[in-house]
Amino acid sequence: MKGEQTYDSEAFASALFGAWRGPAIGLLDLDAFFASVEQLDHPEWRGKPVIVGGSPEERGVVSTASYEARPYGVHSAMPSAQAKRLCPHAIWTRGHFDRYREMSSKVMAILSDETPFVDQVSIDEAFFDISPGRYSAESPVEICRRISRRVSELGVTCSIGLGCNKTVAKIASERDKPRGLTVIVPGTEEGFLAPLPVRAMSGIGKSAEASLARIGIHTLGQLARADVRILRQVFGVNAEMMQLRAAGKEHSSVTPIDAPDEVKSVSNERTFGEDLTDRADVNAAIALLGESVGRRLRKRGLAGRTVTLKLKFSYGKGRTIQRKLPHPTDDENVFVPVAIELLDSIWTPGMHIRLAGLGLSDFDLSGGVQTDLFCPVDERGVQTSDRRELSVTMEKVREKFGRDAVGFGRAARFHDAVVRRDK
DNA sequence: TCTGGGGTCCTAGGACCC
DNA sequence: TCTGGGGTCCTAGGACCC
Repeated sequence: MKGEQTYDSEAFASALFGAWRGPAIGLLDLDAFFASVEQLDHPEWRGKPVIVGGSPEERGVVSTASYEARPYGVHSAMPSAQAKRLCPHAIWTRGHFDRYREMSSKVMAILSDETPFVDQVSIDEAFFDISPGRYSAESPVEICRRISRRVSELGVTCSIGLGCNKTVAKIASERDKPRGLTVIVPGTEEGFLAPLPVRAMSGIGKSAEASLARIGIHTLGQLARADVRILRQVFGVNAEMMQLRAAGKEHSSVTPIDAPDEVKSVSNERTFGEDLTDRADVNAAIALLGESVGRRLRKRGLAGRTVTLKLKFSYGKGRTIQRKLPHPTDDENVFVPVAIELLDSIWTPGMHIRLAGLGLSDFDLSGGVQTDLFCPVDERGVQTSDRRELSVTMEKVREKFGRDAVGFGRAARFHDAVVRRDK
């Protein structure tokens, strides 16, 4: 463990040696997670700048930069081409997501070993409730130190924020990275938050920041004291909640780990190395995305009723179009033609397509089985086609012989188009 | 230098029903 | 002849997060 930062060291001492009062919520954030796993798996990369992200030659962006790359100005979400210029000698990888998921579940297992109240928010972040008396009576600070040590033993490191609610814990975790533990002792959160820019609080992005600036609000302290009627213009019905959060007074609930959030949508999208202009290529791209979405749906036992087609054009603007189906489906042979029809409704020759995305959502199956003469449905009420069996078979072949073993003609054609165009 | 890919949630308007 | 209003579903778009 590196150091510990506290907002108020005297109060910190009493929290350490005395009793922690009220809720104790932690936020664990894995440091430069993807890059750290790569350095763990490639010892020769340790101590060197490593960038996980899309290719600088195409339209890639940086997903994670190791701490060695950050002094060059490289950070997440930066276009890869720019990162390459800032740090030409960086080691580049597209990433290994199965491996990241594996490491992530080991970390989550450590957390749930310490408390059953764990709320995973992403692959590299989780809230946990260690309020004394709720599960254990041990000092929350001690528990955090132990979590940090146990995570280090896996070969990656984390930063932890500890406070009375999620907002405070999250902001505290940002304070000291990497390998930090920042404790905001109960009773000191208002003073900790007040001087911070509004942007520090999650839920306030570029747009809300600009709207708040227009009414003279720049810090969380100002937000906490503002007239709630004026805040409604910015946050609508959430004004009271945002104000409560800015004041450090929100009451957070951390749900047990065995109540995972259900998935709401499954989608895939792809930005092309060069814009697609040929309608046949766009259709092929949609078919290929559909195969991937269908496979993921079947793997998770999900069937959706709403098909969403997403497009981005070369000039930057985007469009999404959705259509609700009479029955849920997990079969791309059913939903890809729908997506193609959606494309028909807006396609004009000469369009330059930079990105295409396809998603299924609305997974509620409670409607039960309905018979429909024109839409064959299975015993779950899921609409399928006679080609679904073929899709499933092809998946099995791919699992055995590799990704490129089989494919529809149109998918192969799309591959050709992309390979040709990506050159 | 030119901006990914995976998501969640909210809003607002129109259609439609009563 | 005039023409309300609430509720719900569907769709499109945008803000935000990691």
